[in-house]
Amino acid sequence: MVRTPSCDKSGLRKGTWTPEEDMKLIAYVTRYGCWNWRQLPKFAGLARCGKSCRLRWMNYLRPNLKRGNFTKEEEECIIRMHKDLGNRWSAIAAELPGRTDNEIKNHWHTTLKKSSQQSTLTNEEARASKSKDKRSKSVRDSVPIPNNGVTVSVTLPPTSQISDNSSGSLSTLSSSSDFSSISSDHSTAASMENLAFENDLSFLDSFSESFWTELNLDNISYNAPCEVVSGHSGDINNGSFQSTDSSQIHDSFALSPHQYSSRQSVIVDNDFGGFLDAYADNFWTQPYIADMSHVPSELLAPSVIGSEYFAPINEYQWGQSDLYNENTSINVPREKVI
DNA sequence: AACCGTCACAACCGCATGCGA
DNA sequence: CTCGCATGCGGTTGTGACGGT
Repeated sequence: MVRTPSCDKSGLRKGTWTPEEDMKLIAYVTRYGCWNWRQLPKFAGLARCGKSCRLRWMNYLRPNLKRGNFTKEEEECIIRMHKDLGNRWSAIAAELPGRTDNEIKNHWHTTLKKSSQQSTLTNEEARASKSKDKRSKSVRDSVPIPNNGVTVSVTLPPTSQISDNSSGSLSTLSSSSDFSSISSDHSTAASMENLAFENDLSFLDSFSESFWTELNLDNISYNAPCEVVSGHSGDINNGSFQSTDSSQIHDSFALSPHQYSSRQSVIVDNDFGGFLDAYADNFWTQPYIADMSHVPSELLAPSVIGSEYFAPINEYQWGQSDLYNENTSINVPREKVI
C-alpha cells in the first residue's frame, strides 16, 4: 500500500516551535478543536505538518499536562509498570494523568533506566552476596558478611490501586505470564531476573533527598474556577480538559473579558514573553485569539456578515451541530446558540 | 575564556493500526 | 477485499543548557 507522506516537505517548518506558532496552535485548537490534524495547520496559519502540530499539542500545549519533576510516586509507578509492560509508553502514560508518553519515555531513558539497571546490579550483588553468605555460612556458620546491596522494602499498592482503569488493560506482575510484548532490553536475563524483585526499589534510596524535591507545577494545569456552558464539557481532544475541582469547565474564551470586534482583529497581546508568562501562571484563564484572516470566511464560525460582530466563543456549542463532526473534514465546528 | 562531554528534553521519523469509502 | 487517510506509538535524533577541565 502506498502511503502518502504525512508531511509535505516543501515549505514546512521543522524544529523548535516558536511562541508565535504555539499561540496560533493553542488559539485554533482552543477555538475549533482538533477536527483534523492534517488540515489544521492550514487553517491555523501554521507552516507545519499536521503531525508536528499534533505532537506539539499532545506533548506540550495540552492544558492538563503536568510539567516539572516527576514525583517519587510517579517514578515508582513508571518503574513498576515498565517491568510489567515494557516499553509501552502510552500504556504507562495512561496510568499517570498529566504525563505524556514522550515525557515518560525521555525520563526513563535519561534517569530511570540507569537507576533500574543499577538496581538490577545491586540486586544481583545482593543475591550473590547472599548465596555466598549462605555457602560460607554452611562452612563457617559464624562470620557475618556485610550486605552491600542495600535492600529497602517498599510496599507498593497493587496495580489496581494506582488507577481505577487498570483493570483489563494491565495485569499485575503476578498474573502476567506473557512477556512477549516486552522490549528486548527488558527481556534480558538480568531484567527477567529482576522481575523477581518487583517491589525492590532500593536504588531509589540511593538518590539524595533533593532528588525527590517536587517541583509541583500542578497549578499550571488547568484549574480555572468556572461553570459549564451547556452543550459540551470543554472536552477538546477527547478529554483533555479536566477540572481538578468540582467546578465545571467551559471555553477559555468564555472567561475572556475581551470582546473583539472583527475577524481580522487579532492577537490581543503581541508580547510573546507575556504570552509565556500567562501560560505558566493562568494560561487557561487568558484568551488567545488566532489570526483567522487567512481562513476562508465560510470555514469560520458564523458571524454576522456586514457587521463587525464576531461572536465570542461561548456563544457556540460543541457537538451540537451536524456540521461538526471530528470524523469529517467539514470544519464549521460550531453552531451558534440562538 | 574556550572547549568538550553529558544530560534532559523537544521534535522528528517510520511503521502500525483503525476505519471508512 | 482493497485502498487510502488519519492517527497513535515507539525509536531515534537534534539541540540547548550545564558542568568539568
